Amino acid sequence: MRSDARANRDRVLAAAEEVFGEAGGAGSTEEVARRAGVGIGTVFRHFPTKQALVEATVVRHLTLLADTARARGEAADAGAAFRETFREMVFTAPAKIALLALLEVPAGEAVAAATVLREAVADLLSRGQQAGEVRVDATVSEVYVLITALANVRGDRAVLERAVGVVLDGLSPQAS
Amino acid sequence: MRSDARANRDRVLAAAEEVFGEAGGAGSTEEVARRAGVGIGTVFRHFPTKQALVEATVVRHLTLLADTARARGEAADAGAAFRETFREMVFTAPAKIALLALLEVPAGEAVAAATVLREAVADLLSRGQQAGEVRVDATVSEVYVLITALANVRGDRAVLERAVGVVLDGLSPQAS
DNA sequence: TATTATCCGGAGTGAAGACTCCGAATGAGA
DNA sequence: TCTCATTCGGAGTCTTCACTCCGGATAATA
Repeated sequence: MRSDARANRDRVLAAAEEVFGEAGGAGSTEEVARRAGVGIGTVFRHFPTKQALVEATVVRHLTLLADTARARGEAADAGAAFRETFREMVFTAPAKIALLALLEVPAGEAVAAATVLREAVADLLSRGQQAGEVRVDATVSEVYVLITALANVRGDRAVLERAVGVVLDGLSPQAS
Repeated sequence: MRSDARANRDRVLAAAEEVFGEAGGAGSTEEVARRAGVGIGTVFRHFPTKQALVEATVVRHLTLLADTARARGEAADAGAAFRETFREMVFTAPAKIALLALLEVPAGEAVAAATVLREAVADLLSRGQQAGEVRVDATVSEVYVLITALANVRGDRAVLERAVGVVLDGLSPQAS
């Protein structure tokens, strides 16, 4: 792979993360090309389809999240680790496109990345439960639903913050 | 207004509720026309713009929700009234398009309808708080955010049900 | 029934956007 | 430096979709 090719690929991916993070699936490939400072042809050589481009972006982001989640799993305070990861997934802007992988027909790599992340969350959840910091009747399914639901909210950050607080309270052992 | 005109208008509106309820803003006007058993021209005569059609649908639905919410406000058990309304707003399928009114530039009538509903929810909330069934530090803002966030979740009904349960627990007085 | 204002249907228009194609440019090895 | 396989750029194609237009149909009224 030629050096300029690799550089362009990276710039396209970064631009895609920006565009889809802002506009969701409605973002156009032309806009991605413009922000990457690249022709449309270049975008489509690296990613033969818009779907493929979106997927690559999602995979990159999910992998990143899974890594930090796993790293936090080693931490001492299991409850804090769980809550921090929850917050990060909700607030990290490009996470908002994670749903695209679910709404559209998800392809192989995206599914794999999503599974890895989900397992990391499951691990944090059960550690939190064992530490007595998370209610024991909660399953990964609803935790995941709550995360993705909140991740798609646009609007006042402060309000979202309070909403997350309410949900985390609902996940505490006292709430059950 | 001629009788056939009124009948067609109603059928279009019903079809729109279906289509947008399923596909969101991505639903096409042609599909609406087809399901209404009507030509495209007819759709556009009654609603000069797709935006107008979406709005009319949203207004109709918001108004309906506001009515039931207000009716429930009279009920004896303030806590139950609040929770029921919360659930209804999350689960009623076409509610899922309520966000369209927020994402797009919302016009006069839609804003009015949304405001009415929001006030009805605010009323139920404060009654619930006075009855000691809802935590007093919760404001309408985050309650609304939680509702719309959950309303946009697609997928397993049972999981969503449990997620709603967690959130309602988080809104109980014990959780604060 | 006759008249007509109103309404209907759907082919047609224009814009937007995903994707293709190929001549020009360029990185890397001889 | 020279050569050429690789990559780039962006004009052009094709499809989709919102929206228009008007000849034909139809409800309401006398």
